[in-house]
Amino acid sequence: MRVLNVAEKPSVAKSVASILSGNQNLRMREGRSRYNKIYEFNYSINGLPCHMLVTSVTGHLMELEFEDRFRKWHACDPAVLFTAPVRKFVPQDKLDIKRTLEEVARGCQWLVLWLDCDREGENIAFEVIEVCSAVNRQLTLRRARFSALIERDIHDAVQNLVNPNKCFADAVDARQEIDLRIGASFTRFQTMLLRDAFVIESATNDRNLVLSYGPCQFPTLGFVVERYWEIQSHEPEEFWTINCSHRSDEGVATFNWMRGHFFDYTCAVIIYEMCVEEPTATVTTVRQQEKLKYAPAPLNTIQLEKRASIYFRMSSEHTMKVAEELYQAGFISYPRTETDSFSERTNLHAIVQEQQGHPGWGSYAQRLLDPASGLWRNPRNGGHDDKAHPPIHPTKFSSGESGWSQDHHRLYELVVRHFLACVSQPAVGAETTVEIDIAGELFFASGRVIVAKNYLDVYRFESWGGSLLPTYEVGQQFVPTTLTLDSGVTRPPPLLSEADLLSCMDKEGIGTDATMHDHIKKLLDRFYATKDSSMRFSPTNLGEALVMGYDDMGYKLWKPYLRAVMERDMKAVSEGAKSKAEVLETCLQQMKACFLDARLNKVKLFEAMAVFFERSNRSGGDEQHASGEFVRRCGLCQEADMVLRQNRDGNFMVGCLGFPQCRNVVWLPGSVSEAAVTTNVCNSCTPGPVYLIQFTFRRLEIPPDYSANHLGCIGGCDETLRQLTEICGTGSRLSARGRGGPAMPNNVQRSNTRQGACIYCHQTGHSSGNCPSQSSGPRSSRPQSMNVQSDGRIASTMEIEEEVFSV
DNA sequence: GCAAGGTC
Repeated sequence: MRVLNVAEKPSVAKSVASILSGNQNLRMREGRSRYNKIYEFNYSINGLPCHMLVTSVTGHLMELEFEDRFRKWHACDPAVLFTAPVRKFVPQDKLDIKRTLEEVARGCQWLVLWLDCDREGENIAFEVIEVCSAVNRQLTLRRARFSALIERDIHDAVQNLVNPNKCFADAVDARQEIDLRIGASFTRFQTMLLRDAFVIESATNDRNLVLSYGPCQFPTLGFVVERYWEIQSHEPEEFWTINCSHRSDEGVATFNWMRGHFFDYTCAVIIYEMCVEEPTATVTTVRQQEKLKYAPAPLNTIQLEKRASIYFRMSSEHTMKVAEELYQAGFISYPRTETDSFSERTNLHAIVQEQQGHPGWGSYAQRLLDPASGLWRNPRNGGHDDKAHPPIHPTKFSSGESGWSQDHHRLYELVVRHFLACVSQPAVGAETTVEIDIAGELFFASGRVIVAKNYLDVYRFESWGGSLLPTYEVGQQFVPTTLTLDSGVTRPPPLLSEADLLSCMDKEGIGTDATMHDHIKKLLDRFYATKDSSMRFSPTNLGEALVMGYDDMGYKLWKPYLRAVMERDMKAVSEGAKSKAEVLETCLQQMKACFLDARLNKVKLFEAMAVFFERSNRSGGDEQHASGEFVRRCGLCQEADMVLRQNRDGNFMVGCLGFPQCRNVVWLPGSVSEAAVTTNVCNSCTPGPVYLIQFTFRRLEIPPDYSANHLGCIGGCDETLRQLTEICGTGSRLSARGRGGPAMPNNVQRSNTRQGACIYCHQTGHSSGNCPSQSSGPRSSRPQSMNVQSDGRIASTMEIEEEVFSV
C-alpha cells in the first residue's frame, strides 16, 4: 500500500520521515517546489506493510478572496462585501506545491495528514484533502495526532490514526471569512472616505495611503491610544509622606512610613509634628525570612519577543526574523510556539550536555549536570501547551557562527541561558524586615541578602536587587538621623512598551504567537503609531483620529471585545456546539449593521480627523466653503458667520462657516421651496443682529391654515417656523432617514423630526438632545482637547452629504 | 490598494 503523508512545513516532513524510517533506506527527492522535498521509505502501519511518501506544504495552501467582480475597490459598495460571494483558491506561489501533491496523490491509497494539531493545522489538512481528493477519489483519509516531534509520539501517532476534525477546520473557515469581509469593507470605506478629504502629511504619497481596518490591528491600536489618553488626562496630585533614616556603625537604614502617603497636607503635618516632638524610635519587630526567586518558565514565543525587547531593545518583528534564521540553521527549536512546559519525554540533560563546551556558560552547564552541585531542578510548567511544538530551546551547540549578527548572538544566548535557567534551582535570599514605632506611628525597613544565586548565575538578564540592613533588636531604641516630611506628585503611567503591548494582546487574545509582531508592525506601516527611542508607542494623529472617530460613534470597534466574541464563537464551532453557517450569519449580520451605522455616522470620523488635519481641496472631500447669505454671527463658536445655504438635495439650512470646528446649524422645514435673507432684523433674538428670511413653502406640503409665504426668524422666536419644522421635518438627511429607515442600535441617537425649539440654545432645527452647544455624556478617559466638540451629528451633516456609495 | 492566518 502506498501512503502519502503531508506535513505543515518541510522541517516536520523531514523529522517524521527520519523518525519513522529510523534513517534506514530513507530516500529523498525533489518536488516541484524548491522547499518541499519528498521522502520515501518502507514502514508498517498496524502490521500492514506500506510504502511511505512524506512531503509538506508551507502553511496554508489556499487563500480566501472575493470573486473577481468584487475585487476592484470601486467595483461595489463596500457594504456589499458582507455578502459578496467568496472563493477559496490556491494562489500562484503555491501552485507548484499543489502540483506535487496531485502527482503523488494519484498513486496512493491513503492520505495521512501530519499538520500541526491546532485549528489552523486542521484547516490546512482539509485544504490538502481538497487538492488530493480532486485527483484521487479513492483516497482513505487519516489524521496523525502528535504533540511533539519525538520518536515515541510520532510512532504512536501513525499506529493510532484518527479522522480529521471538520469542526476545527470549520472554525477557521468562519474566522477567515469574517476577517476578510470586515477588513475589506471597513478598509475600503474609511480609506475612500477620509484619504482624499484631508491632507494627511504623515505619508509621503497619501494618494497611495491605505487606512486599513482589521479585527486585530485596530484593537492593537486601541491599546496604544487608550494608554496615551490615560496619560493625557492624568492630573498630577500632590501627596505627602514621612521618611526616616538611621545611620549606625553598620550603615544606613531607610524606614518607610507604614501609612504610605497622604494627599491631605494638614493630616500629614500633624502626624509629622507629633513624631518630631517625640522622635525616639523603638524597634517593635525584626523578621527574618527566606525568600525564593524562581527561574522563568520555559520559553515560548511571546516571552522570547518580550524578553528580547526588554534586554536587547529588539523589535518583536526583528526578533522573529532572527529566530527564524536560527531555527532554519538548526540552532534553536521552532520559534512559533505557545508551549511553555516541557514534555516529560524531552531529554533535558542531553540539551544541557551539548552546551558544556561554551566559553560563556559551559562551566555552568557542567555544574548543572553534576549531581553533587544540587543545582538541577525540573523545569516549571508555565501552563500553556499548543500540542504542536515544545518550548523554544537550543537544538545545536554553537559558540557563535561567522555569519551571525550581534542580534543572532544575543538571541541564541538568550535561548540557551533561558533554557539552562529553567532547569536550575531558584535563587535563595534572606530577607529582613524591621519595624519601628515613633510616637505611635509605624515605619519599616527591609533588606535582602542573596544566599544562593543558583539560576541567576547563568541568567544574567535578571537581577535581584536588595541591600544589606544593619542589625536591630526588638526593644532597641534610637533617635533617627533624619526625619522628614516629603512631598511628591502622582505620575501618569508610561507609554506602552513593546513588551506591554504584547502582554495586552496576549491577555485579550489578539492575534496568535505567530502574528502578534505583524500586527504591531502594521501599526507603524500604516502610520497609525510610532515607536520612540525608548521602544514605547504613541499613536500618530491619524491613529488617534480614527480611534476617536469610532469612539464617538459609541462603537467599540477599536476594543478587543469584538475579537473576543469572535474567538468564543470560533471555539463553539470547533467544539461542534455551533455550526459554521450559524456563526457566520449572526456575526456578519451584526457587523454589517455596525458598518451601515458607522457609515451613517461618518461625520464622527470627519470631525475627529478635522481635529488633526486640514481639509484638502481634492475631489471627494471638501465642498463646503462655498458661502451663503449672512444671517447672524454664530452664537456657539462666536468666531464665524451663520449663512443660509442649500444642500445638494435642495434642502435649506443656516450653518456656521466655522465648520467643521463648529457644527452649529439650524435646519429649515423640508417644505421650504425658496428662502432669501432680507435686510430686516429681528427685534427680539439676541445676540443680534439676526436677519429675517423670506420663505416660500410648497403649498401641498404645509397645512392649509399656513401661508405659503412667511418672513421668519431662525433665532428661536418664530413660532410659525417651529410648528412647520415640527410638521414637515427638516431637510437633514439623517432626519429623513429617521422616518422608517432600518432599525438602529439603541446607543445611537436619532434626530427627532418632531421637535420644538432647543431648550439650550432656543433655536429650532435640532432637538435638545442634539444641541451643538451641549456636551455629550461621560465616556472614556479621553481628554477633551482642542476643538473636539460635543455631539452634533445633525449639525455636521450639512457639510458631509456625499456618500461614498449610495446603497 | 483591503484581513488574519499559516509558512519559505
